[in-house]
Amino acid sequence: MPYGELMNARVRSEERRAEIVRAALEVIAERGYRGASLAAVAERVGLTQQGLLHYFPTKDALLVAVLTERDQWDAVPDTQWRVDLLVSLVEYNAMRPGIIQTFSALLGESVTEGHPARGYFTERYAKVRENMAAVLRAEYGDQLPNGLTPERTAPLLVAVMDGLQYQWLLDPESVDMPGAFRDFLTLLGENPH
Amino acid sequence: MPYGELMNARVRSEERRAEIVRAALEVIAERGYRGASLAAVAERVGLTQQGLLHYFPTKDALLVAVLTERDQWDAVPDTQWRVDLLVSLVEYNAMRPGIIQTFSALLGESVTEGHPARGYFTERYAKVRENMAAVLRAEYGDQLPNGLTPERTAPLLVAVMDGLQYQWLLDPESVDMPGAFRDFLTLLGENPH
DNA sequence: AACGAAACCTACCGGTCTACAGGTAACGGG
DNA sequence: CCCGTTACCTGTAGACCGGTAGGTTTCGTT
Repeated sequence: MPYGELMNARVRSEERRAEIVRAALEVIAERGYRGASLAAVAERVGLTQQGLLHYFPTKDALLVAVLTERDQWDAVPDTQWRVDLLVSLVEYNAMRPGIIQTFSALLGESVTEGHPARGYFTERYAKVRENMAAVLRAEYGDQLPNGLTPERTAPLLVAVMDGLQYQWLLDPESVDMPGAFRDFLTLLGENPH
Repeated sequence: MPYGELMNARVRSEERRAEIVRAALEVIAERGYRGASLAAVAERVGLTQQGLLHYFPTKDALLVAVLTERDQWDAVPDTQWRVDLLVSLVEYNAMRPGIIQTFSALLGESVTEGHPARGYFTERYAKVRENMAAVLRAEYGDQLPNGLTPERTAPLLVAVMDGLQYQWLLDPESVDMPGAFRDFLTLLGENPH
């Protein structure tokens, strides 16, 4: 362990937390949030359930960490999103079923009453819709080739991405997620640029 | 109870089962399948948890009953689906959040490993995609105005319906589900009929 | 070398969950 | 009127759950 001695406690603690969050992502993908037990997450990082609670005092605290990690993940630094980057994103997602499964499961759960991720997803989708509207406006201007505005098209764009994910997760052989997404983009009309 | 005396045991049993399934739909909408306890469903129909198990011997059996009820529900008798009927369906759904919430929650859970509804949804989506392709073909012929085939458009249609449901459930005020769906249909091109 | 904090652990509590076992009361057909 | 079936009930097993209490070891700092 050449780096071990150089690490201070602070860094090691952060790494442990990141490890736990990663394990939590996996377990949530497999069993959902309600079905994910702290013990199962702990076991995956070689801890007891109580040892895990030392890092995250409650189950909800762990979920919060999972959600904020995701926020950092898909916040593309500086660069503005473009439509062709969305295609790349979908292609990238199609190679990482785990992450998609985690957040598809969480999204499904979040519509139930009192779910701890509900507020997160509500706010997130509001932001994402705004973001997508801006992307579309940058690409097409105030009016899409088919006559719709970016604001009215954005929810459709988001819906297609999410909906395709469910179909693809359930039956990857039958659904070409990136291909279908490109099909949707052609539906929006020819890029004027 | 004028009809009470005319009812035989068979009919009364069927009614009780239907009552239970209805209650299960509600509880699943509120807490998801994993979060829905037999006791909560039982209480809603005035039974003990063990009394409920008399009608459905396991929790999975109850889920199966819920899923088959849904199949009967959206099997439109005889009449072939048409695109304008889809709009009506979405409008109708927008007035019944409960049902949407139940099956959105179930869909989300179903992508997790070993979920008892996974097979159901996989098969269901295969059928629905076929169905939608047929609807599109009846409406537009072998090629949509934008050049896509019905088979390639069907997954998009399904994805939009599902994806919009999640956005709408999370924030009904911000998302006009039927309006957005109509927007999507205009994206498909003008109806040649 | 001493000390205080961080990083775990064991033990345990109260609750909830599905399911099984077995009992009883009502009921309807012969 | 009897008798088998249906429709429940109580009791309980067995398992997991999140969380608390409190201990002990490890380790960096002084």
